Amino acid sequence: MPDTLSRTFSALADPTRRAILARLRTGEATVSELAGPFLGQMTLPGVTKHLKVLETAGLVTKTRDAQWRPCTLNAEPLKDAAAWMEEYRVHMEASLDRLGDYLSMLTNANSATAARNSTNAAIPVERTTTTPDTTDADTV
Amino acid sequence: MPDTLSRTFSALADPTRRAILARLRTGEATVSELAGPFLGQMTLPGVTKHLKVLETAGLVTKTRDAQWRPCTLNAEPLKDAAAWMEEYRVHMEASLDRLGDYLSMLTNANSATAARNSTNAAIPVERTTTTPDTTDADTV
DNA sequence: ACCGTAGTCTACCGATCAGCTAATTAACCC
DNA sequence: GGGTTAATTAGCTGATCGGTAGACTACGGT
Repeated sequence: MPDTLSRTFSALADPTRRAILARLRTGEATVSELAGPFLGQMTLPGVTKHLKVLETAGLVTKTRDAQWRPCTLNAEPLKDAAAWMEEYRVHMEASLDRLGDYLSMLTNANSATAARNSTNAAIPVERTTTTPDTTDADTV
Repeated sequence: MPDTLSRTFSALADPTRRAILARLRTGEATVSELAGPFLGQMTLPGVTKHLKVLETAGLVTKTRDAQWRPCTLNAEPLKDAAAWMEEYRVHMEASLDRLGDYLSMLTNANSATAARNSTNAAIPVERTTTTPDTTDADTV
């Protein structure tokens, strides 16, 4: 997985790891301190693994202090993730507006059906006209 | 994976799926229209699979129109993800401030070392005092 | 020098994931 | 009915993931 954004989202796609981040939000902590709340359900090497995932995602920085490995939160990668989401802000707000939703659904459905029907008719319009256009590669 | 937030993040942790969402941002599209840009690198069933992931994550809604399956974007689940991230906003802004970072790193390190040393000393303070506290279960 | 504590490393296991091919369903058109 | 297009399903791979147990490293205290 060479892609930073993918690594970030993937690291966040686990409740244990999110809990670890939440704990680090309250300040630095060692591995065993982080592991504490989970030791009933998980072993220490398990937590170490999760930490490594967070580390290679750049979300956690592990330093050393004698036999301890104090971990700190690094929210830097979250910025990219937040920036990505920002593009969908309009749609998030729209998804609350039920009436507007319904109306735009109707009009979209009609125009889309019309477009398809005309394509199926005599004129051999290439579908590619409707296809990739604004797909902005680096905000994907 | 019973957890909604995990499913959302996990669905976003793939560039192909993010590209599909980006395309849907510009309006409704059928499966083949969505598959178009990827057919050089991936087969149609592959795209169908990705769509199902997005669908079960609630990010895409598939309707039917004769033999076509028009898909629409549903940003609703992104709201929860955005809300989760919002908690880290402070840390994102802080991670830009290099000087403040360095200073707080120093002070945190010192106080943390002190705390550990005092724990290792005579008084058998239980670590649990420092542990789960504010870990707010449903914002994790 | 020895013991305890903190943490990591190395397999190993079962489950899930991403991708493919090939076959199948469902609808339309002639 | 027969052919075409749209899309899904089934079944198979190989890779990755989450987790474990057990051996190992590194450091501090006595």
